Amino acid sequence: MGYVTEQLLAALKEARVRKGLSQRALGVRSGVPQSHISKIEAGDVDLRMSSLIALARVLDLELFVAPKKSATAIKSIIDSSNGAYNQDDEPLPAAYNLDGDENDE
Amino acid sequence: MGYVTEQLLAALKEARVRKGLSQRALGVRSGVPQSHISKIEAGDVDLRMSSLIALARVLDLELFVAPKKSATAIKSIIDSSNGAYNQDDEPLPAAYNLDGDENDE
DNA sequence: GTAAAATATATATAAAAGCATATCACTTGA
DNA sequence: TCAAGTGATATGCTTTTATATATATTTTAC
Repeated sequence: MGYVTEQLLAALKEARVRKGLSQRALGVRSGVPQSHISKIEAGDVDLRMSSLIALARVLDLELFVAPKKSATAIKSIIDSSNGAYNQDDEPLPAAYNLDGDENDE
Repeated sequence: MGYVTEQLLAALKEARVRKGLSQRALGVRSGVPQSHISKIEAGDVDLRMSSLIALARVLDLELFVAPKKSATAIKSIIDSSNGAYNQDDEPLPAAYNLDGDENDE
């Protein structure tokens, strides 16, 4: 299923849980049916961009494509943003790098 | 088709062209058939994660999910990385933010 | 133990991915 | 100037699979 994808799914699920949303609640807000979210989180589906974007939006996540060379800088930003706990008291969403250094596909 | 997705597709295509790859060449290297790349770039397909990742890898792009709050910092990194021309003389890949500020889906 | 909430499974349908082939854009040579 | 050849992108059709709806199962709170 690929390392990259696994990281992504973990990020989505963690963000959902952090926000205290059930699959159903997330489903309602995002328009993605709960049953599908279940499959997505279980990793038995290769989800489409539109699904990913719909979920990310509700979870206050954004998607980026960036040159590999800027990867470490970006990671460090994400890490610091995720550091322990953040400025404004809201539960912080997870963020992970979806790198391809490992094997995928 | 959604602003987010359009940005992404533009980034993919620009990166391919910058690298001087034909759809076929990219197809061979990524494992995604040329016919499908054609459809993807034309925007008449809602591609799956695995396809996106396969293409991005060949194009020296990486995929990130990050909290919205770190978006501007990340964008600035990407921008500077893309500034005019880059350090090592290789043609620089494009990078875009896939933000959700606009409407999508 | 039961009700309610949350997640998972079954089945049907729509759409992406794959393969073959067609079309288009340029050359170049007769 | 136009036919043939070549490289590139697009289109048609089939297969595979994500997605949607409905329902079942599992988990949690009382």
